[in-house]
Amino acid sequence: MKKYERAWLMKSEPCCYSIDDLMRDGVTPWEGVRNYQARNFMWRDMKVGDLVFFYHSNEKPSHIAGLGEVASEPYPDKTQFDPKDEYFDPKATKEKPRWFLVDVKFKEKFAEPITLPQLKLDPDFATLPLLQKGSRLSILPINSIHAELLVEIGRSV
DNA sequence: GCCAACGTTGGC
DNA sequence: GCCAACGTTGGC
Repeated sequence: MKKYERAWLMKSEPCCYSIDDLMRDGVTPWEGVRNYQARNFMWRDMKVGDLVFFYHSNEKPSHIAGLGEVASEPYPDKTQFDPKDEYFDPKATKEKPRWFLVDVKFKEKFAEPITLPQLKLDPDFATLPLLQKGSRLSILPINSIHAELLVEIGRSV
């Protein structure tokens, strides 16, 4: 059996929610995803226990900061129902929620983050979805080969 | 701060 | 259902 059958990369801006926040909280609902493709990954494809790479975007440089894991079945994102919330969606109702999320649990923080330029230099990651042109999706799948390599690199320092 | 690449919205 | 206009993401 493969070590990491399904793995995911989840982006967050450290200003808003960083891996240190996750380390402090232990578990967090991954709120605020308002993109259907990203939602579908959480809704249909993620399974409890899947490995999560925690990515800090808009950093200098951006980097993979550590690991988490999927910690719940999908359920409706409560922020879509709250008119005062920045993620409020007037078209969503409790009977017909639009946005689903999963909980993410903290696993570990890398001593040295894996940076974006570093990944670009490594031919092993040429096909990594994160590095493809125009890849703006906030949740991306990571195949088992890449997952194993990334864990190795992250822990090797 | 700029801007390319996307995604979404809404008029028709 | 098309497509222009607009908004957002995220690297640089």
